[in-house]
Amino acid sequence: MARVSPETHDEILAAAGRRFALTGYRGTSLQDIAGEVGCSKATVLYHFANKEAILTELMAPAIAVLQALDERLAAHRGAAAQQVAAEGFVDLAVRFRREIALLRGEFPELLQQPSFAHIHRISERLIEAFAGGSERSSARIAALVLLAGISETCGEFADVPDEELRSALLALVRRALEPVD
Amino acid sequence: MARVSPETHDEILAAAGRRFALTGYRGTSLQDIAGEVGCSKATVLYHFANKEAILTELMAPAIAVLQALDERLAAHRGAAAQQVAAEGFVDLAVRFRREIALLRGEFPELLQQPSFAHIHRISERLIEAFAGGSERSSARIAALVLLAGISETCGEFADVPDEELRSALLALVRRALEPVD
DNA sequence: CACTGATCTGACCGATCGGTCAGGGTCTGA
DNA sequence: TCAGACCCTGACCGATCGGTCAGATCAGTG
Repeated sequence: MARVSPETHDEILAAAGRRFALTGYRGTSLQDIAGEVGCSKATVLYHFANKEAILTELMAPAIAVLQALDERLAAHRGAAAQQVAAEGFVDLAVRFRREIALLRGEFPELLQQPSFAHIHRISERLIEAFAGGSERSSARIAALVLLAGISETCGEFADVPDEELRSALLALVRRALEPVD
Repeated sequence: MARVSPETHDEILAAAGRRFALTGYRGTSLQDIAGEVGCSKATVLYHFANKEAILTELMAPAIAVLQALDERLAAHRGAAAQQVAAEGFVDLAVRFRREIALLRGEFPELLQQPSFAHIHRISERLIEAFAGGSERSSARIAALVLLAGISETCGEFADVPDEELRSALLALVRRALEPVD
């Protein structure tokens, strides 16, 4: 064999993205990925330190945007924060709906892992912003349902045009969130 | 040892419920359950045909209520169906939020399994009812986000009183769903 | 030519999984 | 007393997982 192609790294990444999207992170084995690329499992682990490193690299762009949103969010309060969070999160979900779909149902476990630890703090801030800073349980419930619902489903809408999905989600969020006092 | 207790069946079921709620269905091994009960893994498999049978028995009450809702739903259309679905699903989510939490992130795989196949059809009808029978993509998007969001999060609100959670979710759903033309 | 470093692989490892099985203890009723 | 039903277990199985490693192959370089 000996393919000697420096693009193998990217091929593996693309194949992993496809497989993860189909069967989830845990549901995809290194052998699956290797099979899709047409190389051996050992080759996959030659290009990536371990399985998690593949996921980390795949999610990097989305996480960068999420962190940028978090920083913008830190500068706002109340109704302003709610609006920034709504627009920012919907935009994120639409743009990276394929990447987010990879994680469907694996958020709880993955968020425990050290390399995703900071995501937990960011999601806390998102919830608070969605809730309009309110301590009322009904506000927090609405915030959590919307954030989780969008995260879990946005991958389903691969064939909906970006702009159509964005406006539908934004309209939904604006109807659904409790107005800030 | 030889505990010779006919209640072992129920002990296993309770222990499995606790473990599944903590670490999910796939994330819980038969050994984990056995360890929590204080018996051997072989004992677990003496009382249950296989791992899936434990889950099936655990979910039976919730599934029965879901099926009843589906039948009620079959008799309604448009706005009436939307209202029946909203009240019925919220009630289901609140009453069985512990059971639903067991499945967090495992809906996709589990729905593929034969013993849960009919759930897929039921969820289709729920989505259609939530969307008010509309074909507009924005209506279906809102329906899916709400259903998935509530399913994924209701387990988080174990310490919120039933009535408070019910009214919060119902208010959210009524705000969020598009009104039927 | 020899050497080097990058790429790739088959064979292998330990761990864990769900599940099977033969057999041993205990209780009950004839 | 004893057969048999019931309950339980340790030992074991095949499969699969993520990951390691020594070595084969190749391109470039001096």
